[in-house]
Amino acid sequence: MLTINLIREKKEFIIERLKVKNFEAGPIVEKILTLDASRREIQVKTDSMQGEMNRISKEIGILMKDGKKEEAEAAKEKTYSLKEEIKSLTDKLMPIDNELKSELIRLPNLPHESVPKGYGADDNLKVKEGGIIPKLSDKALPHWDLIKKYDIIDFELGIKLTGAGFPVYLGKGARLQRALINFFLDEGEKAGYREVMPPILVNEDSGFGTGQLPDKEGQMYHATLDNFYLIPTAEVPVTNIYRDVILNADALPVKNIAYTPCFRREAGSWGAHVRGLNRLHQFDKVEIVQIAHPDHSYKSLEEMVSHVEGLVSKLGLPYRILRLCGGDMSFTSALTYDFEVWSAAQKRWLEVSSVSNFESFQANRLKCRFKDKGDKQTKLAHTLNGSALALPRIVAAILENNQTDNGIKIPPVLIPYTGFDLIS
RNA sequence: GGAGAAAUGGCAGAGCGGUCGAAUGCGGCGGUCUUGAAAACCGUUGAUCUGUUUCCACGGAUCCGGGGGUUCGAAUCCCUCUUUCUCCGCCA
Repeated sequence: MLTINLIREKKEFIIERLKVKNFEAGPIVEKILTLDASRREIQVKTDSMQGEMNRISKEIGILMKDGKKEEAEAAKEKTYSLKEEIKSLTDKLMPIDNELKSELIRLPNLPHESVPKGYGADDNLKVKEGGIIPKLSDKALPHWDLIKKYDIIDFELGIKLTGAGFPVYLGKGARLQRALINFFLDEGEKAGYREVMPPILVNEDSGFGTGQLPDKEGQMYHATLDNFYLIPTAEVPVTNIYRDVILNADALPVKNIAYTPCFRREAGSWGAHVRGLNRLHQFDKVEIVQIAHPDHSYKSLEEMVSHVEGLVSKLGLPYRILRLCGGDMSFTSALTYDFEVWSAAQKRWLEVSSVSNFESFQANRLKCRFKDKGDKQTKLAHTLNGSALALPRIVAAILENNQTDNGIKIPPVLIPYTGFDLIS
């Protein structure tokens, strides 16, 4: 959510910037400014009336104490009409306030100046490419065949237990999951992240804080009896740790890492390219989250990008880094880098990580603020997050890229974690 | 699940219808003292909205778990929700 101050001060700038995201902000901005103006007008009136009311009430108190009953009664008379006026004004204010809020959350975050214009995936800017694309034999299988061949992931069984998109990992398949999770967490810890193990069900406030609610309501599993939501990413609970929190500037950047299962309904997104591990309802992910000082948040972003790059390159996977164009970015992001790894048997790039700086957009909703030393004023912090990494597509790429006639070779960095070097 | 008690500033904790944004202590910050530190002493110390103002600053409103109500006036009374604690029960 953009701050109302920014909208007041830089209306034209906002409209201009949001064009990069192909978003026509003009009408919403105008509506917001109108609502804000009337809100303030009413607010100022009620404030002064309320002040008058308080003054009279105090007088009454003193009169009562002095035993001047009649004068007190006379003063009371004066309050009745005031009280009614205040009430009618506050009744007017409520709907305006609510409408203002709902308009405010319709505006997407401003894209960073380095964000390329564009409409979709084709317009993303390739920033970097690394690793070597393997040459597989003609007999090479896509991962959905490999998992059957080696009996390491069972989709049919998941359908029996739950439904489509809930795979069951078996034997070395399960162990590979655990190895990847531990590898990612250990690497994160080495990079200065604190490990967090949060709840994987969250309440409505948390869903709102990171922006899943109200707009993406249908994308989350909802435990209606208790009104809890299954998290679509660890970003939700971990970032919400800092909801309504005022940090000291010297505590920044705050760096947390968390492994959680993630749950996504993926309503409406089934179609091509969703076979096997490419898209699931439940999957594992290690997420990194930073709360940063606005002056240094882009340094944090670069640091996160190079951390993720380290992970994919240590796993020996061919990868590329994209800077997303305005049209392909999320609603909340100011700048996003996507990581894709090459899936050799599918012969296509798979997105495995998305690293973003949200600047103060999320923080404004969360009320996540900080205070500079010696400064009286609180300011909004910047929030960032990134996958480091999401497992299924990494597993898909490892299986496909590393297949040999003898079996699937485990990347050397993972062997201490798996305890085996070959799936056969 | 049953019965009872409670929720106040960064923390502890008073206040239980009138001048209370809230005593006091601790902590934090600034200062005096000291070669330096500690101790002692003095001062200072929340958030949000908003008005005047270039800034500094000054003024008003709101906030004592959330929401609602009573009252001229609510931290204080009533209703409701949430959470915590104690005892009993149940389960691990």
